[in-house]
Amino acid sequence: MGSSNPKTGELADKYEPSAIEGKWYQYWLDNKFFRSTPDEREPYTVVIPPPNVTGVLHMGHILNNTIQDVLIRKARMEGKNACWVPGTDHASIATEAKVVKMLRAQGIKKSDIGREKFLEHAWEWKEKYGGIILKQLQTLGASCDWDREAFTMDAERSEQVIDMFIKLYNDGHIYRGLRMVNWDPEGKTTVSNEEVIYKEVDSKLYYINYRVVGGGYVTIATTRPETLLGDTAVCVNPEDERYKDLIGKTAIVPLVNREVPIIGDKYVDTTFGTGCLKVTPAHDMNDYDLGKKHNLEVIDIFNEDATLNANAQIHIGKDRFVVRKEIINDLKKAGCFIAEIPYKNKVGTSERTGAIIEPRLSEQWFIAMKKLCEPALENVLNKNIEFHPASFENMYKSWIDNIQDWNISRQLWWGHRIPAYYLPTKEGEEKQFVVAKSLEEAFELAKAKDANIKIEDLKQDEDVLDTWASSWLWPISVFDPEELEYYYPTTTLVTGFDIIFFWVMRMIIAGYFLKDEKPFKHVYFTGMVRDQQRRKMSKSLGNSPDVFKLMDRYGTDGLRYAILSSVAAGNDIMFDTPVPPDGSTDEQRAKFYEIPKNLDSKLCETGQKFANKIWQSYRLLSSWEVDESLPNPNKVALEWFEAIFNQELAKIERNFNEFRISDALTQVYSLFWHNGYCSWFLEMIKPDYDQAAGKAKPIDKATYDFAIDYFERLLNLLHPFMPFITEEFWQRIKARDEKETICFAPYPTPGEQNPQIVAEAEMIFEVITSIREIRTKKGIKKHDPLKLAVKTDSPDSFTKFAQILQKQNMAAISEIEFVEDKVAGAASFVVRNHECFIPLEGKIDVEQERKKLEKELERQKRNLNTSSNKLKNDKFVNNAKPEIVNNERKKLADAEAQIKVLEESLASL
RNA sequence: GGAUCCUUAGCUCAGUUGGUUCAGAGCAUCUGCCUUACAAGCAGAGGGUCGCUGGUUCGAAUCCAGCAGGGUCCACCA
Repeated sequence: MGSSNPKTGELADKYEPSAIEGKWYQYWLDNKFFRSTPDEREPYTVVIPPPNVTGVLHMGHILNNTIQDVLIRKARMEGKNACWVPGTDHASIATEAKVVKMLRAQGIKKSDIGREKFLEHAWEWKEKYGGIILKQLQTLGASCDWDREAFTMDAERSEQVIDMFIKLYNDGHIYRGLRMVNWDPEGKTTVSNEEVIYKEVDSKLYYINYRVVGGGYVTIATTRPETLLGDTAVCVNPEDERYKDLIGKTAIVPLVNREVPIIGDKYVDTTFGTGCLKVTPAHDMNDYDLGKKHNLEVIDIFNEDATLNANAQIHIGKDRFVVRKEIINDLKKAGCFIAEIPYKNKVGTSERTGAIIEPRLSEQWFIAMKKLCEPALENVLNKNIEFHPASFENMYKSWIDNIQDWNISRQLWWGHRIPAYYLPTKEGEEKQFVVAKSLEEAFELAKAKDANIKIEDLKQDEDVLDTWASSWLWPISVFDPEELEYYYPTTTLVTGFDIIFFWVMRMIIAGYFLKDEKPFKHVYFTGMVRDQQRRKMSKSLGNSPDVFKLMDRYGTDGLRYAILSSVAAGNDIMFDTPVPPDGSTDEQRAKFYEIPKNLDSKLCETGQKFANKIWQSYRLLSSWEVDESLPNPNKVALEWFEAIFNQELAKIERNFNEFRISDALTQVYSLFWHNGYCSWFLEMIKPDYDQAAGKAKPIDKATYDFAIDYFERLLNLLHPFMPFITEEFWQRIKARDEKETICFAPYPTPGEQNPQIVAEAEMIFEVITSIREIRTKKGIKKHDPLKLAVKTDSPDSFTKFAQILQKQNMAAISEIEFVEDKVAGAASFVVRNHECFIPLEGKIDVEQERKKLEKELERQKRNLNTSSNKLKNDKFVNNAKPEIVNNERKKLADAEAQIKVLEESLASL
């Protein structure tokens, strides 16, 4: 089974991502390289944060999933059993809203077709659009185990969700109760506190007179005059001198003439409004609490669509905002209206429908959270679960400290139906119910309560569970019970910090409740992708770039490079995106994105150029002709590159361990290109051009093998970040078997460190740069041979690298001479303690040379000053660590030596 | 109101236990090169009092306090 390597023969002049990306992904898929089953290896498990089943890939997903892919690919190469589980979330309220909208477009009303028919349509929709996003993840290169694709509402998951509910209920963590909840009058469902978005609006504060029984008036202030129809008290602060005598009296609610008590409670802020508060326990959270405390009557005046019901007595059937206007007129007529003043306040709106939330008393299901949270908090604070960055622990703690019971019932159909079955009840009796997995089991339980009951008398609760009450099981529910033992707890969760409370915390709770074990060891929080105006990217703003256009233009590897090189854990990413003008049609938008001009853009381009650079360096390697009879003239270059590779690799590894992924990538990039392989190493070993033969001279075998070997190691190092191009060249660089892949190539591990050669090379590179600078300044051609004279105590470092200094593409030094004295009429520079001269026979600009030397002299004098001051300070010498003091002595000596050298040079000019 | 993070080059940001290679990177800018892998490139250059004010320390971009400005989360708002 599986296809063989789709190797390509011809090597194009330039890098064309589209020519390689698709074919390699198909090859990986065909051979099931991402398949994971339990074995004796250590597992590295990641579960995807399941995107909404009807979602479409956007920048946020790219960020999130690319990071997961990097972690999982690296683990796979390290020989771990890497398992990345993909899947989607049914997203109860969002999906139902979409289906309702679609049906409405067809002229179908949800209420007309009923639950079963509606769900048929919903599943149909899911089959059609669900999973598009997973296909899109494949174009990103995501190395998920696609045989494990899961959906929060498929059979296995659903069963576990229901089992969890029953277990929580039987353990006493779930209760049903009449509570003040957030009611969305448009969706006609409750929403959780987290789904309420507060928006600042311009509203008005109305002052209204209530008549006090026994004489006088009390003036209250309210932003919601329509709710006075449900008032059952007036409240003042008992310490308020103005009103405290009123406590115990009664007042008359205008228009409905209800006599209500005047109560005292410190809750009332004496400085706000008039210091008198009307109390409507049915329609305000705080009033509800006051009502409970003072045993007030609760009068609910709203229907489920926020029109007034019969309890309101007047304006029955009208909408709350219509009534607000009319009530004000009524009050004016009745002479109770005092004033209205402009006022800014925040109004809760539904995250999904945008409707203004109405606090409403209703029967709902709740999970008691306090107790369940205990292990969830403890195991984060004690680092049993590690947050990256750790600063999110604070936010997490404050969430848990302020946690309230979780309203888990939703008045929707798309979701997991609550497994509660009601027994028939007479009017006025409290409802009786049983909680069970099936109607049959419910019947058995119900018989205990009522021996005469018939199975058809049982009615299942109409509501479904909050989506998060299924996704909190995700790290558990995606595995079969026996596999769970192997894969759980998972290794790393990568997710946005915006759902730390919605999801992360709840998974931790569920993990400890069900398994008595954490769901994951590490949590890597990503920031939000924002546009240049720092706005979160969102569909409604239309400021998210078309990710497929980006992949087309820059290559998937290029886009991955861009996104990865700008992620620091938890930090937001600004992605410079051009935004089409407001009010653009979809067509105009599409056009706008057709040619992304400026899409951060620069970073994608850098990634694309990097890929091309790799391409070009392979072209160079592959053009070389090997002559096995040649000796190896590049021993120093090889020794150096091995050293720098090991040194940088150790740094990269450190960064990975701390989840500093962008730093790791930047280092790989730099090692491959500007500070390592391409810019220095390849230039050092590149054979000269043979004019007579019209081609490059042959290369010795040792050098060639080394170059190929380290090219391969670099590809391995880069593969987790840029999987496609690295596979392409990994396949080309050596003969591979049919089913081989870089996906399982060994991830490089740091070898022995050799700081000596690294330091020496650095010195030589400085010399080369200085010589190049002299060439640039004097207008001397690159290949014109120059002599180098050096006054130094350690000529070895120079002779060691002589061959490199001589190379035309390095410094083109024809001859190195070691001298005792200054060389007159030469351009000079100093590197460390080595004084270098380039004789230029009359090409010297004395004035320019003097300026340069003076500038350097000044700098060294400053250094001398700093060091000598430090060393004169006894406190420094006595207190600082010995190596710091020694180093300071060395710096002082260096500065002194250099000053001497520079002064002599100046004198000799 | 509570919490929390941030302020470093023109822009976007690193800077890990206070000390060496600490004042960095990329982009942008400037100069010179179409040199047989690569102009999607090569070789060079300039650019910052690390928000401000104090403090701790032998020593501060780094620790502490205050101030100014910005972000984010939470709560309240009758």
